[in-house]
Amino acid sequence: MATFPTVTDVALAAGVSRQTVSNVMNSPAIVRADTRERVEAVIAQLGYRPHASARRLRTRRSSTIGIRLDPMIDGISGSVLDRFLHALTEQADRQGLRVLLFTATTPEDEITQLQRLNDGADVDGFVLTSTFPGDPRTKWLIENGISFVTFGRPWGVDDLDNPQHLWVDVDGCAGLFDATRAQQGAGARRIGYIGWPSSSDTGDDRRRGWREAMLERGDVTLEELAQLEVVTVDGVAQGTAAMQELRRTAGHLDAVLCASDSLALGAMIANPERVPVTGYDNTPVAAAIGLSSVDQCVDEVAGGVLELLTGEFGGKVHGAAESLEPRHRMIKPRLIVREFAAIPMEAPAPTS
Amino acid sequence: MATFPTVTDVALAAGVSRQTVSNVMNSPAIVRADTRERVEAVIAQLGYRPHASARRLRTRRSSTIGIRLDPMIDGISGSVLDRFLHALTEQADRQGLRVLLFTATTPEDEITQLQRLNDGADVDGFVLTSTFPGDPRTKWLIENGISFVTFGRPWGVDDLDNPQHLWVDVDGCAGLFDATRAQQGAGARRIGYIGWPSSSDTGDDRRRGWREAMLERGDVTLEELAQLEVVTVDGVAQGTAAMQELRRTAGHLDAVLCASDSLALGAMIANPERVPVTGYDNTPVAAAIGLSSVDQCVDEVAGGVLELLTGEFGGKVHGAAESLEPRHRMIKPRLIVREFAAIPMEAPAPTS
DNA sequence: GGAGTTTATTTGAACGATCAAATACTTTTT
DNA sequence: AAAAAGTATTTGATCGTTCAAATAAACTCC
Repeated sequence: MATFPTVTDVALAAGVSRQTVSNVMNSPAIVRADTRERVEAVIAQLGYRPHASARRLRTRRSSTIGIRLDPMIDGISGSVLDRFLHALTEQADRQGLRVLLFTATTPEDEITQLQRLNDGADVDGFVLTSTFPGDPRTKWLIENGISFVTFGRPWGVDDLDNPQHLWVDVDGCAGLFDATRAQQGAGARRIGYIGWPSSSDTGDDRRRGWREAMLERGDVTLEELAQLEVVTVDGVAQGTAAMQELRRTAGHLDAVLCASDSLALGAMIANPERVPVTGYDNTPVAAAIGLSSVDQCVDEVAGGVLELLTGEFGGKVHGAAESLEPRHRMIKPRLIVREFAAIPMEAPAPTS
Repeated sequence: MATFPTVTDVALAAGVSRQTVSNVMNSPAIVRADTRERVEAVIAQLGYRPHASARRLRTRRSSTIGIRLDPMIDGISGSVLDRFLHALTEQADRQGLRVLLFTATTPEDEITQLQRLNDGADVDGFVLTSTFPGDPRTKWLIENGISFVTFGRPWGVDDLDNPQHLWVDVDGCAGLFDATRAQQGAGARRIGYIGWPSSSDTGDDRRRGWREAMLERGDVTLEELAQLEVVTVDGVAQGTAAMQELRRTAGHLDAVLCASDSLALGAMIANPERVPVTGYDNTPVAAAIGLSSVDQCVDEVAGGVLELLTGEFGGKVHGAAESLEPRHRMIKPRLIVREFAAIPMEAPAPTS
């Protein structure tokens, strides 16, 4: 394997100095046009590529962001994080940033990893996913003055506009509000909701969207609303059970909304009347079986994360307290409407 | 943020030279025990971490492997690659290796990215996924003497034992053979197969497993076998259609095997007789709805990839032609048997 | 046209680690 | 006990880049 040309080689060949070559790459504006063109020609001709590690050593920045690859917690909806990861990698690349993965089993273990990557100057900052109330990771990162942005709002904080750290999140409330409105627009009045127990902040947020849209319209009373709701933990089987319960207790249903695609898939299985079911996350499964679903718009989330990480704040809140620039991005999800033509649920053959 | 200690700081504090500190980290064996302990204590006390980029600059190796994050081609089975990625990251970490992501839209684009990462000394080697016959990427990597291992055997090469490059793959043929045998063991004789068109090498491989197991047992004639097979492109709706066709043309069925979980999910939808359906990939969807499925054992694949990348060959075939060490790993997949209790497919209500 | 100002380019040093070669310290051998 | 051999540690140079300061070149202006 041939050895690679260095700045010095380029400089020699172009008849300029190392630094001029460096300037052509990093601040082209300060190099005279004809010099620049000459250098660029040589760069192209020699196939010169800057040595990333040398640059990092000198600039003391790695142009790399670290992100933990979550173990697949929930199977079906796990793909949301994967899509996010993909979007992040792609958009980071456009800005010359790299994405470095790591894994960890516990938050404490993760902090060890964060420290390792940070101390080794492997990364400039982190993206945190799956945050939770009282998350020790955010605390640690803030204390150590390390740049990071979370995908997930800081739960339990009153003033979202003045948070301890930068964040991007998806407005689940608005998503379910829209989903409810869409069904109402199609004539539905009694719209059921299969959601998560209220220990889940994310779940509460989504639930609120449904409730608000229902109450604003006034199609149902508060008591009726309570009957239209079933609470369960996530899962396909749970969705099926919840749907069965809903059909028993709620009476007639015009539509059903679910807090996840897993629940929605389960609900579809116990849905002989073909009541429109809407899921959440817009997973491949929803696409495959023709479920309407609320899409989290991971592209926009990824864009927001990078903006906050590389923008004015540089991934930190500290030291920019007086700025008017918002310190978060609340992404509005998008409802994907599908006809469930794809699921020609057949009748079982008569028992022999 | 406090500035990090360097080797020099540690050396000063421990009363030794830089190089001794370096030796303690990289070749502890050559340092006298008492000196080593003293240095180690100082390292721990100062919280010293080697600067990754500086080390890379000097050693000309990055301890990082690059892998392309595929766009989700097939939604449902996409999770296999994600699980592989997770396993790879985890196992790489144990060996002090990092995983760096990149994206690319076309093979040509990908080659550009490979070159960038290699030239910039960002990575020591690559893991290639989703290889295909005549893949220009493997050709380019071989020509440029770059270390890599593919997840996927080199299709179209006669002698798998003496390949152009290192590879790891899953024995789809064995997987379907086992799945067929399992059904036969449960008394099934007429076992249908929903597979992919024979333009797909992977598909042919899986299909062969089913055929061989069927023919070996001699439960069906060649003509019957042909009737028990339906060919279609991948997808849930396609699986449903294929199942319907199979039920029309094949007559009685004891079981159905599918080339993917997508097809299997589709098949389940048109399966009122509750014929046992087996999928492939063991995706979260299969787990959720209680489908038997062939698991690709991505952990073992990841282990094999790392072995080949860091082992004797160092990710290259060239220059080790006479070695007896095998240059590939063929992973035997594992059949996951499930009862499909989770899918209580209900009858539609009588039409009103 | 020369002093002053701006713009363009070059030079030496540094980032933090490891390599290769040199030196200091131990142990063995005769 | 001195020489030889082996082990442990140190020193100077280097990886490829960019920073900071110095120099050179090009304009401005009266």
